Amino acid sequence: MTEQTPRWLNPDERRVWLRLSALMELLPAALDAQLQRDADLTKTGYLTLAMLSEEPTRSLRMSELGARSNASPSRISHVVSRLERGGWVRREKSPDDGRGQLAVLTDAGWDKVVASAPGHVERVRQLVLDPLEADDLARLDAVVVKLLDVLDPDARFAATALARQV
Amino acid sequence: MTEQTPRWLNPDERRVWLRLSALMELLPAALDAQLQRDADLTKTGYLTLAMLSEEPTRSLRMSELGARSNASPSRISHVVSRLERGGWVRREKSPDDGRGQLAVLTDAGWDKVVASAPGHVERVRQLVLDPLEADDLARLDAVVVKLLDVLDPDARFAATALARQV
DNA sequence: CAAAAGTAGTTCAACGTTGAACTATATGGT
DNA sequence: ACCATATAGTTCAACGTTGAACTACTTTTG
Repeated sequence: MTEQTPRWLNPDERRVWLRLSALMELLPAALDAQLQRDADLTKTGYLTLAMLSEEPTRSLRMSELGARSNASPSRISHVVSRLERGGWVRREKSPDDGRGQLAVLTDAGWDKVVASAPGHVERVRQLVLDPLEADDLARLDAVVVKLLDVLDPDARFAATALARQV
Repeated sequence: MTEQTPRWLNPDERRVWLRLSALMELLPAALDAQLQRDADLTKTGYLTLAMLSEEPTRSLRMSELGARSNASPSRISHVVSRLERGGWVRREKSPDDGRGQLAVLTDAGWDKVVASAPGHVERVRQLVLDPLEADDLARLDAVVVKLLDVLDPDARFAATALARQV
């Protein structure tokens, strides 16, 4: 029999939850602020460029790009449009599938990633990697894997699939 | 001497970081979706009502409310305006400080929290508390405390101050 | 091979957030 | 007391995201 009446949070749970809520608000905001200021890019915009830059072909289907950038179809479409306006990305029809679109990183887009990556990576180090011991990092990773497993049971997002392979 | 050239992420770091990025995208989105659907509230809107409901006076200064809801002054002002429009909160002049405003939870607002809390708490359990062992939770907490310490060194937000007391 | 169902991606309007500029009040130094 | 500075909160316009509705193409099924 599952417990039907909602179980309230005990003080320990409440504390963890409030802290985690704060983290989920503050960490993305801090990273967005850095990228906005230094590169005029959103976190998702940056990640999108980064993901494209790691492909041998420097291109990816919209849906795959969304999966890697943690973005819904609607969102990735907007993000790519914005990047396209900036000249960092262009769209191409997919050769295999008439419905499909390819997002292709332009040369300017490549330069953009190269230019903005160091500053962003440095900020990620400052805020996340450096404050944690190797142990902490491993534990955090294990916890995050468990949470992603529940959040994204069908592994629609690349990070969840990654979690299951490794 | 600090390392000046930007240090790139090694594969382990990259993996943790990509997973954490996905978590920071997916978890807030999942909770926002639940609150939006079931209570027509944002995560911050809910948290704002919840924080007020825990005060003996059912009221809080705008700035303190922002600190507890992880919201900037601008944001908390908008959030309270929206809640005010819904009739869940009203504004009062602060008696002590002519610049100050008090956000006061109305009776309807109280009922609103009471009505929406169980569903939200249940979702938090499903997505965060239940998938983790007690050990995991303690480790996660320790890590989050360290990260908040860096993100919010002056403890402007209540969760960071909480992290330092306990 | 036709009809139905599914998949890929885009567009729309509504909404919430952002950072900057601004108003009003309070505090500290001389 | 006075002026400069700091603090509290709001408003504005610009922007990014959301979910629903929609178009176009593809796959499945009978």
